[in-house]
Amino acid sequence: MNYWLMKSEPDVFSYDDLVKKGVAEWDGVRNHAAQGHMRAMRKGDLAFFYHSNIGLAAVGIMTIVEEAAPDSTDETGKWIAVHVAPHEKLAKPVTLKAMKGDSALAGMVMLRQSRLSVAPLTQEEFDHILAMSKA
DNA sequence: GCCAACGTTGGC
DNA sequence: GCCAACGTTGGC
Repeated sequence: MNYWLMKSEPDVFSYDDLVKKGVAEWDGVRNHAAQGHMRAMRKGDLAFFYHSNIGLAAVGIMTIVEEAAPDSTDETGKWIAVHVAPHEKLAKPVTLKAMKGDSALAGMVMLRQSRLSVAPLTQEEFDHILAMSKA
């Protein structure tokens, strides 16, 4: 089981939109590093849904329901996407500010590389953020 | 609205 | 193959 963090601008696609939709293709990722992470995703992996630009917080958890397949929004055939479904809404959003201020998360890939839209988390980081959402 | 970080493109 | 120019992302 692997853990991830995936970013979306909530005015384009929010966690609530995903809840309404049920299952969604996580498309439009056009960055090789992020693509590599999506290729490594396995069915059942868990990922935080992070709202970028507006909100700046992890707001929910989703589960990978379909592994890498051609991105339906891509006409070149070069890019892949995964399918995700909502798993659990966080009791309290965990803000970027809170994550940055927590020494337990100092090594987080997303904090070190803010532009990366799909980033891996260690199990410890995942558990820690989940605990923060319940505190 | 600005800026830093980073990826991509194109000239050489 | 290098590097300057430019575009995009995302935080502030």
